[in-house]
Amino acid sequence: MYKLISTQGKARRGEFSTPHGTVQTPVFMNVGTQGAIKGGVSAPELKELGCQIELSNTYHLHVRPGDELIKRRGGLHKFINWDGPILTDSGGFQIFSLAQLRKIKEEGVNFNSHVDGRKIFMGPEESMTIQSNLGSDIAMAFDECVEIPSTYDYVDKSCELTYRWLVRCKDELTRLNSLPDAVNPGQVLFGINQGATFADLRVRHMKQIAELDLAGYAIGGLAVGETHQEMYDTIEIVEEHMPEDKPRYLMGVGTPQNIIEGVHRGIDFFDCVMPTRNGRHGHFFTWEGVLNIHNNKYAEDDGLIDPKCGCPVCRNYSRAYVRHLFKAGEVLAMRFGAIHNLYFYNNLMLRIRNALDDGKFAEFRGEYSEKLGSRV
RNA sequence: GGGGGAGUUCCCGAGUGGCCAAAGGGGGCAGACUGUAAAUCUGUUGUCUACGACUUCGGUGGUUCGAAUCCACCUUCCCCCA
Repeated sequence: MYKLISTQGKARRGEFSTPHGTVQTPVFMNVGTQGAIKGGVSAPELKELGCQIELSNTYHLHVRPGDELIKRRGGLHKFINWDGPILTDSGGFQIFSLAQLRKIKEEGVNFNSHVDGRKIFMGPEESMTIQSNLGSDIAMAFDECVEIPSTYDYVDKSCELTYRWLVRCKDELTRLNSLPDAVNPGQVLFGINQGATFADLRVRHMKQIAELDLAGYAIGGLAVGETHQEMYDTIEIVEEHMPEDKPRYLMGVGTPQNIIEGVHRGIDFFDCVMPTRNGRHGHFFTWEGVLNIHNNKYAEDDGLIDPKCGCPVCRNYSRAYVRHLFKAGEVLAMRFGAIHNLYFYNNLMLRIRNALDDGKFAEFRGEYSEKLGSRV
């Protein structure tokens, strides 16, 4: 499934095949939590923005409209009109982000729905059932994404629980996808490493889950409040123990700089809400750094958001106009923000892959890692 | 012509003797956002030589230790009656 094409230092150029096509890595997965990119970008439009693989969320689609409803419509691909690969996140992140609305037990987690407050139980089996019903190409293990900082003792026990859950996930998904009515029998499971910033727990957990011989491995629980250095250190520590022949996915990360640094440390998959969320809020990622289009200095700026960008926004509209759209609260403003930033992220990954193919990733990193994090 | 009501900081609008440089919105300016409860949230928005000082509440003059708040006149606007 995963094919390593070349390496440069720790950085890896590869490809990952799924029932809905092959993904060139390193890759950024475009986040459509509820089966839609926030900001108003349709699935077919994603292709024009260079998107190879989309991400959706188990918990959110279970709450609304319901995974069985989606299964009855032929699965998520058909439902959202996207024929490329889809990865579904397991609901593990919601254990973290909906902390006020849940209670964790050995069997699983009780949530109060953020929509109407009703009780929802989700454990490894439920998460796998939902993801199987959705028919995504990559299902993520149901894990506990722990808060940073947490005590060593808490993280220790949490890692053990996440491991026990992972074993249950693997068994259940194997069973479900062998059933005759499985939406996507070729669906695979990625395990998730946890351990906060405790090196020994990270390593112990990674070694445990590596033995389960899953299709891919993710590093979870990062970019939740620790410093960038702690995040990079943790990646380096875990990466040592990740199977070379399996893709590595750094969950929820991150800024363009984080991504370049992640690739440098051996990561293949990324996803993040940042391009869409920040885009909706008027923050545009450009090849010169981050630009806040709200700023007064762009009021009469006839230039393009990013002259070096080939996206539909940068090919056609001035900064002055885009700023006006944001000031006026037009829906088009958010759409432009999402379109530009997703194009930027996908283009960033393309350029990273090209640099790897040309053996020039180190130069690319040297030129852009700092720069992309600066302010225009 | 008669009667009534109102003029507050960029705008709307609260405030009716000291706790008022003046609530709350809006707008402006700036910031945050990392497996999306986020078209959200936060800060700031009279001036200055800035833990203090100064100038503001239509205008002028007064009452008072003290006024955006009370009084007089002026002025502008709105409503009703003729």
